[in-house]
Amino acid sequence: MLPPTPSHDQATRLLQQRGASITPARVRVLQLLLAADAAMSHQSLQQAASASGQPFDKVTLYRVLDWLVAQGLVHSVTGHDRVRRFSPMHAHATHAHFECNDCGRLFCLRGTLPFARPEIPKGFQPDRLDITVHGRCADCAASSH
Amino acid sequence: MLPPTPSHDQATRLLQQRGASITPARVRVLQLLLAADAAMSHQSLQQAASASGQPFDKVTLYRVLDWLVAQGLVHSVTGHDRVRRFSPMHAHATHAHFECNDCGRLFCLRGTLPFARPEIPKGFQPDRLDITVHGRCADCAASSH
DNA sequence: CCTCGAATGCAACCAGGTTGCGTCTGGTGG
DNA sequence: CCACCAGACGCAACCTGGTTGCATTCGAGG
Repeated sequence: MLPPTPSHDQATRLLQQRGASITPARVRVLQLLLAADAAMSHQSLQQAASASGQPFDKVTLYRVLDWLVAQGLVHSVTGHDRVRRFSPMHAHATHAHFECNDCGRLFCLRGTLPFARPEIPKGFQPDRLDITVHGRCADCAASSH
Repeated sequence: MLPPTPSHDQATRLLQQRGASITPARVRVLQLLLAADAAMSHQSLQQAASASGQPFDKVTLYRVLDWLVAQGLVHSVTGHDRVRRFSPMHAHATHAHFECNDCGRLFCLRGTLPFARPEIPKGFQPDRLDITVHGRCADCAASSH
């Protein structure tokens, strides 16, 4: 069991603000996401959890993630490998992602962008803009040659 | 069997330019994609094919699509529903997509955007920029109320 | 301490996509 | 025009990320 750490407290606080049930699964998932430096897949979350001695049930994990997304605490992005990856929602308007062609990992890029909205056909209701840079991450670029 | 139509000719011509084997499956898939007004999923291609009386084998279809992507004739985008959708690659530098939150359909938006690249961390090698607008397409917006 | 709706865990299930392998065929050299 | 063969095709089995149904447990308000 993870002792009260800053990230544990932060996770708990975020959940309390929502007035939602504080369950161990929610706290742990949020904690892991807050501590990660890149978006985490379902699989990597399961591994991280079982590495620390208490595995999640996979269904619980899916449901916690769905719930966190619905609460707006976390957002999910589906990469080209068809795997969903999750990262905490930081309150910034539009932010870009970097998706690695080799390992598939997904990073959030800081820095707001001038968003010249593309022309939208009549009748379409735009809602949100996603910008993704594809390429190779530092690790993969370094390891290949 | 589809008679020689403009789209059939266009498809054949594109394949010939590549110096690749002209097989019926390739011609038909490319033809369907060229005729479509939105990106097509594997499923919708299969349906379109069997509606016209000669269904594709699903594996063949996957392989044809992979091949077309590898040839640079077609590009694929994975939506939030984890389904890949394919559309012919028109030779324009950067182009944006519109993904419908409701029906999941994906449209190509015309109009190039002058875009300031977001800051990329050290060591990362950017390659391509994807811009996707999320929202509701005209059909879904109209049908809901 | 009790109660109840919400959260959890298990097992079975589903869909998109992939692999292995034997058969067929487009296109080329003879 | 024919024979040949790499590459394309078709079938079946398989893999993986994700979902559903249902019985059990738990958090938190009374």
